[in-house]
Amino acid sequence: MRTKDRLDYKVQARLLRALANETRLKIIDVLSRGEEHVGALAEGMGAEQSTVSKHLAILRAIGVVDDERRGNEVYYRLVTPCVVNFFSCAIDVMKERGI
Amino acid sequence: MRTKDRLDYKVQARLLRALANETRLKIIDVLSRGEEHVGALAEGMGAEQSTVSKHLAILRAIGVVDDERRGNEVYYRLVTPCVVNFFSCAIDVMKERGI
DNA sequence: TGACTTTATGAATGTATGGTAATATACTCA
DNA sequence: TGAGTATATTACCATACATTCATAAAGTCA
Repeated sequence: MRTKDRLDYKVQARLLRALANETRLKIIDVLSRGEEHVGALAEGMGAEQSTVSKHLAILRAIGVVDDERRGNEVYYRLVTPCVVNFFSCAIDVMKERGI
Repeated sequence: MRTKDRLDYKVQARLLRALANETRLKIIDVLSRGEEHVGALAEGMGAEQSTVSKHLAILRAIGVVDDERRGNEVYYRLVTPCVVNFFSCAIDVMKERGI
């Protein structure tokens, strides 16, 4: 691995922390099937609107999702499907581990 | 993705949380180059022995590392190099994002 | 403009996490 | 066995996080 490819552990940990939450993983899973707005996300997963909004802010802050307002609603989408591959990889790790 | 491949978000979040720490990422990086014992890890990264020992316990609990005592020392190693691939994937995500 | 809808934010609270010092445990060797 | 070494565990503190309620902000539409 080239030096340029070596990431600052602090940055890497920050991204992982942003992903390391059950609710945010659900959000990512839903968004992997297409963009959605906050209210629909909240209702779909049985969570408070404010809770979902805050989690979305966290995902947006690290660049995993972006948002677009359309009228009253704000739609969120995954910036890159690569995040999904990321989790497929995680799943492989865990299957191998029998978790 | 088959249903069997869909992971419980709680479990997935637990694994991610276990990885989402600067010190633990450093440990994984060192161990990706070969097994090491606690004292050497602690010294190598300028951390307290008790701190490193605790982080190793966390990594062991989720099955990312295992350990083997040899005399007074306890050697730790990555259970699977797949963890390293996991991070390569994360790095790709982040490079794409410009993080 | 005012009533309404949707999302974001702030305060408060409980819980989890990370780090350290001190101590306990496990082992070696004489 | 006892002294010495390496690691694990405990208790503690400070900080970060997740959630909720209440409210602010942004937009629509009559």
